[in-house]
Amino acid sequence: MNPLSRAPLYARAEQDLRARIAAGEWKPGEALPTENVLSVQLGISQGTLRRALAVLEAQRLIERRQGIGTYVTQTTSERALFHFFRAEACDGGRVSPTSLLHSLQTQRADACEREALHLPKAARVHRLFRQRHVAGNSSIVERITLPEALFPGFAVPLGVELTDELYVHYQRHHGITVMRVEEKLSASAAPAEIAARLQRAEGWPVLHIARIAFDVMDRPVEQRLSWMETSHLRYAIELR
Amino acid sequence: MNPLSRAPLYARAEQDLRARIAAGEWKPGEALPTENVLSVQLGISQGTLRRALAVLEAQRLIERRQGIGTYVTQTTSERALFHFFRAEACDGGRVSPTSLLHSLQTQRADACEREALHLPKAARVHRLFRQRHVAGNSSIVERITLPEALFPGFAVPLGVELTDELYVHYQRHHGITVMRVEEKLSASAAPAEIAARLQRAEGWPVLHIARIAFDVMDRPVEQRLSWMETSHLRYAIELR
DNA sequence: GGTCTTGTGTCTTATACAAGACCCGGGCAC
DNA sequence: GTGCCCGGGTCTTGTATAAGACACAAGACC
Repeated sequence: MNPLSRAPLYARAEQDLRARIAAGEWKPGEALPTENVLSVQLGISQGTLRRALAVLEAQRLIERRQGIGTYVTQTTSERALFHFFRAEACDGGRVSPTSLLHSLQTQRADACEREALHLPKAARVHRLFRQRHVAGNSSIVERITLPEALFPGFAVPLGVELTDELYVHYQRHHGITVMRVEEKLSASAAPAEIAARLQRAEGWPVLHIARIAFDVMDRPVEQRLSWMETSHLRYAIELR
Repeated sequence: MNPLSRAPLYARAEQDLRARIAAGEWKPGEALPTENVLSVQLGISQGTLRRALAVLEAQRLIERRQGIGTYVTQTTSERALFHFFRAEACDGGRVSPTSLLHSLQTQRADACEREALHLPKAARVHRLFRQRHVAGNSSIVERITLPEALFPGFAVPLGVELTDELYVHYQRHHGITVMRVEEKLSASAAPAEIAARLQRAEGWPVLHIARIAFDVMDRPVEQRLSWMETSHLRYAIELR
């Protein structure tokens, strides 16, 4: 028997709604039906529905506003920046990084990428190289890998300042919403190419970050390798 | 008027219970009264109480087991280790660090410590120096600072392997439960003394971690500076 | 060793009222 | 007549209560 058919009603309702949102039945920014309509549609009481909605709201998949309605959360640059971008100034102040994409390739995925993104042997990926400046310093160099299957015809303007965060672009143009990311950090001596882009000597200590991003249905959708120069930045995190 | 007296009942109940747990009315490992008793005592319905308890459970301050009761969470080495200790092997496997405390001083806090721990000018602190080995490698060096006011007569055995995590010790002997920590990470070149303890050359890139730990009432209770050698370890984190 | 009873938290439903937001129409000033 | 404000009505979610069926665990009892 399906494990979900034994689960409590509210959990099944939650999964049902999550899947329908992921499938695009209600797009980011759009409103869900009202509690009354939804509860009748799902054949559950309003209270049970509210419990399911509370979970989705806690995960920031939906937003509810009294008197207005329930909306599918739209990825904003603010959220992408302040939630998934953990760099801050040494004094704890917020920073506004710039974002310059300087090349985009589409090639066969290497073994590392296939493992991170659960891709089959012959899969192709887009590789995006980016450089970020913070307060005038070249501070972060990144290689971003996206499965071609999930991002068909992926295109971004190269060589110009990016106004929106990439995650906003993923959602708007490819229907992919990043819900969580896993990161693995280490300190390493900057290899020559990275060091040059960070305007440091080869071997300079840099923070290396390997990220995997997951979507609403918890599928890996992006791999991102970053090298961060921490003379003027910190990577700040809270564990609770 | 107190901002809490305008807050919803369930929020006030939650704060009330949190404060009573922090005050030691129910100690870690002990059971709270049953829902029936508590709801009558607080003058609220069972449903409203359940909502308050759900929040405390989500924050891991209490644990509820059907048919058994509601218990104040006891800090375990497992939790301290797998929740607040983010190091893992390069292949993603768990690691079991050893812990060797090699000195303990009690002195006036320096400016940095006073700021991190919100201490007055003349405050005194305990400083604890520790070295951790992982799989035979000397991998982490730490300086841990505790306000003397919160940890009177702090004592731990020096020079021997520590069986329990420090946070278990804080809770058991000083009634202080660490609920969350803030960490700031950077890559830096190891200074001579640190490098020696990590058995690396001076200037070797290490991961520097500045942690502040907060208790149940969100007061800062510990500052911890760590230097981690990431040849065999990663710092792994999830953002959601 | 089984079975029953009791006490516990869990799930689901139903109801009521409160509060926020919006719409629309009446009535007033100009 | 036109423009504007105000108030009421209505729809939305938020808060609070109550009650019953259920699931799980422990202890008493046979």
